[in-house]
Amino acid sequence: MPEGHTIHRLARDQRPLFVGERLRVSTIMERFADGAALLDGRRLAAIDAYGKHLFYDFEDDVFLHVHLGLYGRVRSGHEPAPEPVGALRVRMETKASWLDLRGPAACDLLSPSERDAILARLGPDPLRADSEPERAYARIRKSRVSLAQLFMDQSVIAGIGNIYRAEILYRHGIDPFAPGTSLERATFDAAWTDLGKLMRAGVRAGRIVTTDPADRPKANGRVARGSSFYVYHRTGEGCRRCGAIVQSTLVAGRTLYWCPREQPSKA
DNA sequence: GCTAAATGTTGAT
DNA sequence: TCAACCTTTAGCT
Repeated sequence: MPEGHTIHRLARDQRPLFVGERLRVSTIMERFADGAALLDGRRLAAIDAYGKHLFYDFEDDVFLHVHLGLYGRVRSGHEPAPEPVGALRVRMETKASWLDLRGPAACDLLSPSERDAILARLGPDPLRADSEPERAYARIRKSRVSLAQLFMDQSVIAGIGNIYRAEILYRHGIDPFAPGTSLERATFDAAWTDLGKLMRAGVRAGRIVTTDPADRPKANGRVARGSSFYVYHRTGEGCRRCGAIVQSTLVAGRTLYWCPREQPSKA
């Protein structure tokens, strides 16, 4: 699930339930026992999302930092909370609501300066109003690394993941193997704006859909199963626009998907 | 029921 | 470049 849209959606949904409340915090995992004890009974001042990072800002300058990684999940609901089963890392509760966190890559207590250090290594986040896309373009334009890699790098663009990476490059006809130095300003600007739109739609829908209606099979208002993406996870299938066979290969340990005709190499 | 893969990152080699 | 980490699910049998 978790690209940036998931994280921002969690923050948005959790705020009205938990911010301003004094929380009961517990765990059934030894590794977070100390953390839970330290947080238990504290008031939560804010919940913030930056890229794929979630920060729970507790009183007295204690931040709970959560990164879902590949497997992390959050469930929440109205009390009573279900019987805890499996590896439940954190449960937070108010009188009315509960929230369970499982399988996160990161779940740590941080000081303000430790939190700032994490923020300092993140690029602009398309989902944040205060983001500065110029920073991303400056990084890309002076790098000879491939655009495929740059568009997954959290220090270049925070919150983008493998699906949005593949899909945004496709939507703008960008050759994923071209170096950062080759990306024209106008192409970047269009891709950035588009990425913001797609990710905001992802926050609203709770899932990623990058295909335009005209490129999807007809369905009554809904996005039909399996028609959400242009190239992601479509290796060997026909491109939705030109019919060319969608390709995939491993780039820096992650599978990159692209259409060789819509995203041609200029070299 | 089992295996592999997955929308991610870190740290060692 | 690769393994490790943590969990769920899809696709087999």
